Amino acid sequence: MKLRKIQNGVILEEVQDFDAKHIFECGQCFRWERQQDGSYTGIAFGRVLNVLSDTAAGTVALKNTNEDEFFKIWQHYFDLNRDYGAIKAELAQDPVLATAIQYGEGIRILNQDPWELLVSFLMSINKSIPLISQNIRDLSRMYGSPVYFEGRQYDTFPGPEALAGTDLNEIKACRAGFRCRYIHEAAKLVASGQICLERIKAMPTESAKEALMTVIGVGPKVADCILLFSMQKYDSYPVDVWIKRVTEYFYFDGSVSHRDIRQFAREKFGDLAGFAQQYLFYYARELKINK
DNA sequence: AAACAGGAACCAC
DNA sequence: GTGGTTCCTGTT
Repeated sequence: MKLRKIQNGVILEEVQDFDAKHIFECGQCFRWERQQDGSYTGIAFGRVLNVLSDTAAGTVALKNTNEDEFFKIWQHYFDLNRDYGAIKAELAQDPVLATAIQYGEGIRILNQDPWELLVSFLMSINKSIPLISQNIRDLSRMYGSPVYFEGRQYDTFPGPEALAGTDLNEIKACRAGFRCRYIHEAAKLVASGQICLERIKAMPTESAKEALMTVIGVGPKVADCILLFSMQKYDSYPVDVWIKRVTEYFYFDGSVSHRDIRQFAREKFGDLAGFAQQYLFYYARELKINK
């Protein structure tokens, strides 16, 4: 990979395995919006960024940033030091994954902020992606700080103190219903230090998962998402309705329990289960697999 | 306009 | 430990 500076941004050249659409639409994040020109604008770690990838040319243009910030934040955020070619080659030994990878070949697993993901996936319970995005936008507008880019206001994700210090009934204005209580409780746990997400991140997958599930509202699926998308636990395999359907469709003859699906993934994909999950999720949604 | 979409808690058994 | 019901908001 090469980096070239431009006015208010950088251009990455000779980039492998990077497609903004695949990255931002494989279910791992909620704060990136597609623009007219096919680029995506979003906010992470307090910064607004615009991303335009050209897979044929092997370039990625990052706007509203600079070289320093790229090396400090975005290089790790986009997981640019990982060889996705090797991961795909390994997974493609399985014929189903080989096809799924053709659909989402430019997927990368983002390194997101654990606190933001804890709240985002509490927000996601029993809800579909557009609604989750809307609720997170509202919550950030209410409790985050404004950042402006190209005449538009974006809002940073609120810290635990901001949410812990407010009244539960106020949080309910973001229309997240019963999830507001979970979010408020989580904020109090993290703000008070009773839960330390960095310490959980340092644990092995299984104990980290148990620790996360002590938080009210965090079940197996939400925990797996936090582990995979913000704690680099790539052996996690979050099972939502899409993953349940696609796994049953290709690997089982009919309906099986969540427990059996997770066990299957562990045995079949091992340490790469999380990557497999992302390719399969994207594939399932492209195919619109139902029931 | 009734049906449906989407995970976890909670309570039986 | 499994199965059924409820929670809440929005879309089709």
